[in-house]
Amino acid sequence: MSDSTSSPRIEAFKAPVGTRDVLPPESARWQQLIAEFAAQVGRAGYGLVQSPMFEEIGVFNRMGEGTDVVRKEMYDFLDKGDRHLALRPEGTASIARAYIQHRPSTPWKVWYAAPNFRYERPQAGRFRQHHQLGLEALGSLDPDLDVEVISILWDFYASIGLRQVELVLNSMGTAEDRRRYIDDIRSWLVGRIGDLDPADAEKVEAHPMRVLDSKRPITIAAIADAPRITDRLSDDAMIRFERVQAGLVSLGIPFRLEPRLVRGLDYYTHTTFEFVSSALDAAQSTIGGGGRYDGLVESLGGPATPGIGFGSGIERVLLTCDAEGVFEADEQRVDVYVIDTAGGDAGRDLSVELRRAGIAAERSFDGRSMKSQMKSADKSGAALVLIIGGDESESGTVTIRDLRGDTGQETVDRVAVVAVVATRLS
RNA sequence: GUGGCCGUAGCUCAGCCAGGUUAGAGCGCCAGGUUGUGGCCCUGGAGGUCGGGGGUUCAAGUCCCCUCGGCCACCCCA
Repeated sequence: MSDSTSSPRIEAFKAPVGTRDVLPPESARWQQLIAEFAAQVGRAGYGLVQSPMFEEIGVFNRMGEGTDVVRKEMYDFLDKGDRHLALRPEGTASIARAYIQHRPSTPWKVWYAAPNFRYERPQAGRFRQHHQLGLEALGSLDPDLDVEVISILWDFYASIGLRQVELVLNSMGTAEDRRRYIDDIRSWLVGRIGDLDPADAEKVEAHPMRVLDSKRPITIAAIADAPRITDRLSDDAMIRFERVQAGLVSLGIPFRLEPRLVRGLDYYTHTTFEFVSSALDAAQSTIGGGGRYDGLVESLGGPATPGIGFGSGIERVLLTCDAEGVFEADEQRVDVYVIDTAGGDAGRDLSVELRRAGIAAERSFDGRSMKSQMKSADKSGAALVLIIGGDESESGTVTIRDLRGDTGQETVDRVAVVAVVATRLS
């Protein structure tokens, strides 16, 4: 505004829309959350899988040609070799592809903590890059595996302190049951299309099941006595669904049957479930969900292989933790803080020696004053501060000061410091 | 993709409605408070493209338009 001679303004870069940086101290919660999850699934025999963040787009198309995730939310692109690739929008398809490629022995039980990408408008609890903790078990039809998978997620939420979480359960039946039901519900809806909210009426032809979990009051009223999939299950599917429920009851895991639970991915069969938080007043209250996908592996060109798994959004879980006031991050703190006002040689070397001995040690840089370094020491959370001033430097000693108690100070020989500190910390 | 609200120091915000000297506060950061000692307190300091661009005006952080971004909702999902 002042003149036109100033150099051109460079707009500072920002993280892309819908993405964000997770920085300390928030990142410490992420570490803890993932570590807790890893520990729990590890106990149940699940191993970590690291798969690519992008795949050939066909891997993901099997989620359902009609789903929004495939139709309009995929980050797809052509690479320099004209391959049509897509950033992974969800975890299961990648795992299924890896299973087909490597043919591990079954049951193949794996977990992941990885980013997913969907091109959506961000809002509370929704990002273009979000992260999921997930788990998949391939190669077994046993409904007790469904119970295992659901119980793991239930116990995980409990272990991090969440209490206001509800498990919602449904069965889609076999692929055949599902197909038949889709036809049934479509013709039922077509007969009442005028009673539906117009926005839902549009879905009847292509995706009749989506109408079932509509949030629009008009539609909800209109479909109150629509046929339920759980009334249409084949005997086999019904027996399995009952076995799943019995298992959950036996383990003391409460759940609510919701015949209208329709998950957004087309590959689900039999057991489907969601974990919903009542502590979240945001529009996105589902913190985790999953189900069986007995036809997915085959549809990706693999051998007929059943599978079940879940994904749970790290951001949403943490949001829920905030809402419930649980799972606070431990503050990162060191054991000792090294202060050197005598040139820095001793401070430089001692801090490394301490770390080599397994002691967490921090220090200042840039030759700050004693007072400044003491302030930093206090903020670091260190229990002890090791001071090397002029006196200590000359006499080859280090002064150890207790910052948290009233032990006072002691001055010890430089060569003995690490051992003395180790003892005092234990 | 549609709609609502909002963009002023690192953070949280005041100032805008009724345009007018060098744009403020708190917190944070840095440095001091007699030269070797933290937390509390006091003093001082650094730090601002008032999101960006254009327009109206003698004059724009304040008014208008566009644009980008953020938040929230729809849609959909973790």
